[in-house]
Amino acid sequence: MTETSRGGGPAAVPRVRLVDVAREAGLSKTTVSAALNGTGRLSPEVRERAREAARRLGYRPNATARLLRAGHARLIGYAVGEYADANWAYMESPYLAQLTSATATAALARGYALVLLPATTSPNEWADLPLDAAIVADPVTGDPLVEDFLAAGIPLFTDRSVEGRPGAHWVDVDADGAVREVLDHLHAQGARRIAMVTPGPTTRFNAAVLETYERWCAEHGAAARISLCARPGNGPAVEAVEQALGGSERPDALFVVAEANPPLVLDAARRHGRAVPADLLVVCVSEDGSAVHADPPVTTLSLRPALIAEKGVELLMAALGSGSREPTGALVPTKLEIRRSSVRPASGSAAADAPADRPAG
Amino acid sequence: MTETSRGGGPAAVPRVRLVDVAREAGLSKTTVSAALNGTGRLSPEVRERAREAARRLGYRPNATARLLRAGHARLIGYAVGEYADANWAYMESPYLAQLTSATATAALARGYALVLLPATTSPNEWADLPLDAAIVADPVTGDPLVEDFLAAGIPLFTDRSVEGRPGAHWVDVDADGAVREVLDHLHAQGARRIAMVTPGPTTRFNAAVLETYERWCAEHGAAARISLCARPGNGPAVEAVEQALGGSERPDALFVVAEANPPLVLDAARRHGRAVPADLLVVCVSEDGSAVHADPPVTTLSLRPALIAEKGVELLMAALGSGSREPTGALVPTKLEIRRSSVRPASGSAAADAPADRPAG
DNA sequence: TTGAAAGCGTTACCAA
DNA sequence: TTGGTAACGCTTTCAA
Repeated sequence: MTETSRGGGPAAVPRVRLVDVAREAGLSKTTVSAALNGTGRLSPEVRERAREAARRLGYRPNATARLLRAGHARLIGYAVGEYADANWAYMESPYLAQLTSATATAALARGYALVLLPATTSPNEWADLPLDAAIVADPVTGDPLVEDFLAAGIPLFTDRSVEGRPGAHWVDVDADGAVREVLDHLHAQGARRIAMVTPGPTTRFNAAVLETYERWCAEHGAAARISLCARPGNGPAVEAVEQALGGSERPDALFVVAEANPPLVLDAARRHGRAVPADLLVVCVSEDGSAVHADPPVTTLSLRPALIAEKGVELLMAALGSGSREPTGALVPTKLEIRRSSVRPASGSAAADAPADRPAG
Repeated sequence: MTETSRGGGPAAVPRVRLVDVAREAGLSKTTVSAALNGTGRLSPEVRERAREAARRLGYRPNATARLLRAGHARLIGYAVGEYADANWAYMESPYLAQLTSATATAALARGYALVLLPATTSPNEWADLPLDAAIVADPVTGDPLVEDFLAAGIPLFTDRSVEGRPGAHWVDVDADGAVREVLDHLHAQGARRIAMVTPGPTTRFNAAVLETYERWCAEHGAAARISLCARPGNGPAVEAVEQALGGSERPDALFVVAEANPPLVLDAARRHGRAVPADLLVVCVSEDGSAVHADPPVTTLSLRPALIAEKGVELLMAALGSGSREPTGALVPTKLEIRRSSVRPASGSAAADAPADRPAG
């Protein structure tokens, strides 16, 4: 082992340490540290001398050593529970992709960086990471990762399933209100046979949606028409849409909760000879930007991932700041973006917004 | 300041340290450390005693302290250069989303975790992070982040633009070969007026694609028909597609390099009264899964993000392992997935390839 | 104004 | 088999 490889570390060049700079500058560690950090009361010339030496040697402080002193790493573990089997498949979901970016943005804005963790991480895998907190997006029921973080006493932000547990912070969407808004909207547009395409109760949100849908149907004396798509992805979603359209009693509106590319949903309708919105109304739960550019533009229910992320990080920061393990939580609203796909055109002529007062025959 | 808040840290409960466990177990730090790590030669009973004490106290080792000893954090900074202005917009791009997940997977498989960095990070923002290496996906020309990492001597994986620089490792796509494969395929299918929709030379890849396209056109005595879409996103891409289709001399094939949702491209063609593939062939550079489910399925050129990630991480690991700053690099192939949208149906036999405009059953 | 020394919590070496 | 002691590289008292 030569001089170029010391400490068994991977650095080919032995790294320049604070002492090296001090020696070079003819000063002490303390003085150089103060000079570089802009702390302490140093004469300008000494400060400059220290800086110059550091520059000359290409000194970069050892981040780990600083963290050890500081007592925190400003690092937050980030994992997505859903699709735990297909570890990173969630990046394909516009919702999860946006939630991830928004979370990263919100955390960064407060000086924290996100560490990407696979959903299947076991405690000893992240135990070596200096995490100040953790985030589990869309946890599955009884999510092991959630339990691990909670057990480890690491402040956690996830969904409402952790409500009330010490160190846990949740943000959830008002699924009930959202579903009612969608169904009421479709009903107002004349829909009487609203079918739902859903992955089933995979997440809290999906479970709540399903429940509210069934309740709403009961309240309105309508039959619940549910098409399940067992697996995530556009393929299964499109199949489920086709199944919903293919039934003997044709639905006059589709509420697609399973994440599907909106233009593909329209394609499926077209293949079944259904004109959207003339004889089929469509609403998708989606953050997919292509909804706007689809033909016709597709009405979407946005879960507002940016809002969720912002609120959650805020709660986490408050807890981190106070050191309190008091659980907190918040419910955030969704946003229904009404576009042409769910607005029944006035029969005969133009006026797009007129609600039909009777079901289309 | 009370006992419950020591060291100025955010922990409400003073954390249990190794000494605390040692005291509780009536052993020394060393012994407890060995017991918990499974190292050294300890009597089973002592080992159990230490473990029991640790469990009782809820001891969790301090990750930062371990890292300081270990000399590395097994953390890799990850940023995307393109869309540097819209910091996390890249998550919306299937290519970048897949590249990101694949990179995370490849790194994790080797015990490294990814830290999400915004493209606009300045050195002093990541200087506090104990990064062993960095990855900049799709860097812009003269990317500041790339320069910063290189200057800091942090091993870097990015594209070929860094070729030959110490500590830099690149993986790039064979853009020239890929473009020729696409154009030759379209030509073989009878296309003679192939238009290209591109964001322009925003990245190395896009620049190379443009150059090869122009050269190929020259070689084949064809006019280069280029539609630029200045901004990323489906909206601008669709506009550029429409512009390409709207020209006086109608193209008979479209090579869409700008990332657009394939079904949306087909929609645009339909609006212009063009039947795909009967009188317009379409190939998209895309990782969007909806291409498979589009009607007709769309031929795509896959840049194989998973392969790029795997290869790049491999190079990075080799460098990290050897401690060498010797630059390395690799060119990886693309994959043309030929689907109906780019296969000219044999005239006369309509059955197989005619787009279904009526439901099947 | 500058510097020596004491930590931060862990692991590794070597002596007992 | 166990435990004292010395690092890891930095920041921060506190004394000179």
